[in-house]
Amino acid sequence: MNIVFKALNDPIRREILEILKERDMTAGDISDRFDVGKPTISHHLDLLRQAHLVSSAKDGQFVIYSLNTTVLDEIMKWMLDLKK
Amino acid sequence: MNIVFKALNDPIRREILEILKERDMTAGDISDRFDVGKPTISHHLDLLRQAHLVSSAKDGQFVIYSLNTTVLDEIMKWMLDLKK
DNA sequence: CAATCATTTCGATATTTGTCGAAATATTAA
DNA sequence: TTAATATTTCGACAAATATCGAAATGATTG
Repeated sequence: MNIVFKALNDPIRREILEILKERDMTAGDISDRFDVGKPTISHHLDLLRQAHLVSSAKDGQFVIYSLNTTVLDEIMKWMLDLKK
Repeated sequence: MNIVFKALNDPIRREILEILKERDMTAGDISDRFDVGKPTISHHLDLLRQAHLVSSAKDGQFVIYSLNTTVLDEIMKWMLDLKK
């Protein structure tokens, strides 16, 4: 759970998730949406992948990222329990 | 929303929230539950208060902290939207 | 008032984090 | 095979963060 909160604790990473909600995208396409360098986005994607918030699949020379929201269930469960 | 994710991105702060779920507590009582110094806990409580995840009320020489879960609604809404 | 207790603020330090440009890797195209 | 394209890894650096002990603040008690 630690790593999920860590992954969510960055505006760029959260925006990446919102972008991937619309459609799967290549690393380059994602990077084009932001004003930071490609290595930085690659690093953000790596953190999101470690938290299982995104998954990646190689397609030729491209890497396609897609959103994975199942880990959010655990987080929401934790929050709901706090509210009980 | 940034500051809420930031506040939640620490195991000690999350445990403080869980402890406060049971009952309101003074800063000292909270501090006694952890193996870090009082200044550190004071700092964590400050961050939680900035995020409106806890509120504090002075009672004589004590400061009583209580859980406030309303800001979690916004977070959960964001997560649910991601899952739609 | 002086001493004690609860809490926070201050100043310092070690670690983590976000960012960059350059280089490395891997795939496709000429 | 050479050049071009996509992505990641590397090495470095500045900023943010968690932590500490000491000191300051504020309230209670003797």
